[in-house]
Amino acid sequence: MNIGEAARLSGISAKMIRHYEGVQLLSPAQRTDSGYRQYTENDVRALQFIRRARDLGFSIDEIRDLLSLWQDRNRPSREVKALAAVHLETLDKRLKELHSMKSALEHLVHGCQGNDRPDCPILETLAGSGDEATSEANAASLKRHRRGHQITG
Amino acid sequence: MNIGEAARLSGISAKMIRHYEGVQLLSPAQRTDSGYRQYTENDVRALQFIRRARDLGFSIDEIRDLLSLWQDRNRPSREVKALAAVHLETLDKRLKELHSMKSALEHLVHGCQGNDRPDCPILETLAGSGDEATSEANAASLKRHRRGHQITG
DNA sequence: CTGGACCTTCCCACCGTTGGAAGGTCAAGC
DNA sequence: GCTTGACCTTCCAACGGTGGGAAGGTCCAG
Repeated sequence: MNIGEAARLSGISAKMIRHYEGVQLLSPAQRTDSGYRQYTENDVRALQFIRRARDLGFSIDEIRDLLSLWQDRNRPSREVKALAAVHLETLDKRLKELHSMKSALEHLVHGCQGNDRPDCPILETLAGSGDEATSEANAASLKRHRRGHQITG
Repeated sequence: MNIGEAARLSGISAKMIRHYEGVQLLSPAQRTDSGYRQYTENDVRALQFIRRARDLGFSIDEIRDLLSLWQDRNRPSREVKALAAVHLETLDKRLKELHSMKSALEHLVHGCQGNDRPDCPILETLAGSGDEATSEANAASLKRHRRGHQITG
């Protein structure tokens, strides 16, 4: 089948399938004489595997590892579990960061009257009148800076 | 003061201060004859405002709006609150997505023996033996695809 | 006048995904 | 046959936010 059908069946866009091939997450697909990529049902299964792993938030690199464990019939499940556990901790960290942002902001929003007048604890806090934001959000900030970068989209 | 000191005082790297100027989040800094950027205490206050807003997860665009509300002495706090409330919902969505990923993965990890043998419910689920991942993570996936992109780092 | 700390601009990388341009291929209908 | 439209190809650029580094200029203390 062509890439379009593989995309439909796997839930991964054709763009991304090509990209995954480019970053060697997938081995290069077979080609027709005219250069069209050809996929088998097995290929589609691998693509679905990738999609499900991405749905769980695994990075491309992690998925590479998961795929090779999957292919290895003699893997010890210990290794899979370890990989997943590491990712779980990553998710947990992000979750905590987001949570502290959320509660800090929730607190601010709650304290703001939201009327015609200009006085607003949200702006006041951002402007630093008083103690540096909230201790919770600051902790998240530190983590963020240590990690390099951050949540998008 | 030079950009380095402004960076130290504000907690924003010199790199990012230049970047923020580039994307017009900040008005261009004064320059010395030799071209060095010069910052006042007021500039530093704006930088700190930005840092705190980023700590709460606001995007650059949102911060642009927050800054102009901050500068506007006649703003109705209603507008600030509305902006913050929108961001709060964004945080909440992300939080829910992460949470569903986490619980799905937690479930899988919990079900994996983590021993020398190859059988592993984590891989089995990713491979699609049974029902499509978990309904929770699927919901997250759908949202993600709708949104465009996703959590990094 | 030398050295080192600082500054400047510029371009490149990361991550995952999307968009578009410019062109080739394939199958159906006339 | 030829046209049309859906599909495919490659390549390049963008998003968000941040960091890294090169190549060069400046400033001050010793």
